Amino acid sequence: MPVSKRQLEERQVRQERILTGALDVFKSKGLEGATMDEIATESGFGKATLYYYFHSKEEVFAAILENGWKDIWSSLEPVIAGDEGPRKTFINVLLKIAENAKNRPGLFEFLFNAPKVITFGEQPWKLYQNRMYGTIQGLLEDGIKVCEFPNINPQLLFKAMGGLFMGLVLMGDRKEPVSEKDVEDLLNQLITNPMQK
Amino acid sequence: MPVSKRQLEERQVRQERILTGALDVFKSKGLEGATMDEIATESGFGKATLYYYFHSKEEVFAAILENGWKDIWSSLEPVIAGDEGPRKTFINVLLKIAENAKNRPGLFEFLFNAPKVITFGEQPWKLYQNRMYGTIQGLLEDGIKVCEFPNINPQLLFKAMGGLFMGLVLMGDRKEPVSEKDVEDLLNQLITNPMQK
DNA sequence: TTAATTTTCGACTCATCATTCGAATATTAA
DNA sequence: TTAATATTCGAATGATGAGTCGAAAATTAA
Repeated sequence: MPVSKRQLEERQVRQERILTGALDVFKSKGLEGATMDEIATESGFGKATLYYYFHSKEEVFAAILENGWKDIWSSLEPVIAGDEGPRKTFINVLLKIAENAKNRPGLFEFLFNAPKVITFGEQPWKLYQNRMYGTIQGLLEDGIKVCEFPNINPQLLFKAMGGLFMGLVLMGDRKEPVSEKDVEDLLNQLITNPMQK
Repeated sequence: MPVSKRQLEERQVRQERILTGALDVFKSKGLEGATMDEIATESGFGKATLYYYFHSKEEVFAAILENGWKDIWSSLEPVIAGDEGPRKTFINVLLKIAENAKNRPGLFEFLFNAPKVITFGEQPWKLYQNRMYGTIQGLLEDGIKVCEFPNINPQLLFKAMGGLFMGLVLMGDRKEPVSEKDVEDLLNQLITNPMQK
């Protein structure tokens, strides 16, 4: 009998404490500026202890990404399940993502910027990321088909919407975060339904 | 008489050769993965020679950014000068930026991603960057005022358009770069003039 | 209580760079 | 041609930071 359930849970908690500390360091020092020493200090452990819980610095990165994407995807599932037609669902999905971004802005920024900078062999978070992108792409395709969106190449619309959304929640000096109402209004104004009027 | 004009020009050429090499290394190795040794090899000089032309690695980064932003701004000036009304000018500005992106994709990506990762004390390129952003912001404000754009908070519209554009030219697997026609069509579809119909 | 097992950590190793040195080579000016 | 100046570079230097070690402390099990 190697370990009790409580022991496993406590390990989990410690791992998450480390990940939280790591994310804080990334926020202040940037991805490459972050050192294991700082992460150790920030999370309240000795450096060697970090290596007791994670094999490498990369594994710490990967764990943050995987947890983050998994959480986002989980929060999206009910929205997608409550099937209200492509356009409405699409907007609800974006609003849900915006909610995620609002609650944990540091994490959100990390999720979307980190992969550009560092590339690992294993990318377990891609599973969830791809599910999300695939779903959104599907919504757009369906929406175009039933004329709830402008009749544009879906790939293009996907890129455009993706970028637009990133711009709203990530860009700028973050002085005044975008409100959900803003997002909703903007989407409704921009994605004018070409068949409706 | 310290140096002749030709000497100065040759220095300039060598500096640019170094910057080109540096950009190539950034493209393949990422910003932090790039070493001065590699930049030296890539650009065909000995490492120490790099330090004859630039004081530090940071200065190399900064020079790329400054030259790049300056070039973009220069290419924009005639478009802005040929004053055709906010909406048309805005679209032309985006098209011109897209043209820049198409001609030198590596540089373009660097210009927009690098600043997020590394922060220096001096940021001379911000001058040109701010001019560009300021101009675009102004176009949007004017365009909204004369009802050539949807009546949305200009800050918000700016963020949205900025993100949208980034999405179009930077995001994705870059398999099929977005054509100018695509950009134009998309903008015209999305930024529906609310007063016109 | 005692022996295993788990967890913790400061100090060390080792590799990787940015940056500097000092000497060599090339160019210019007289 | 010769002295000054400009350019080049390979080989040190030194700092930084990821990952390791071996021993201690804490916890659990018998």
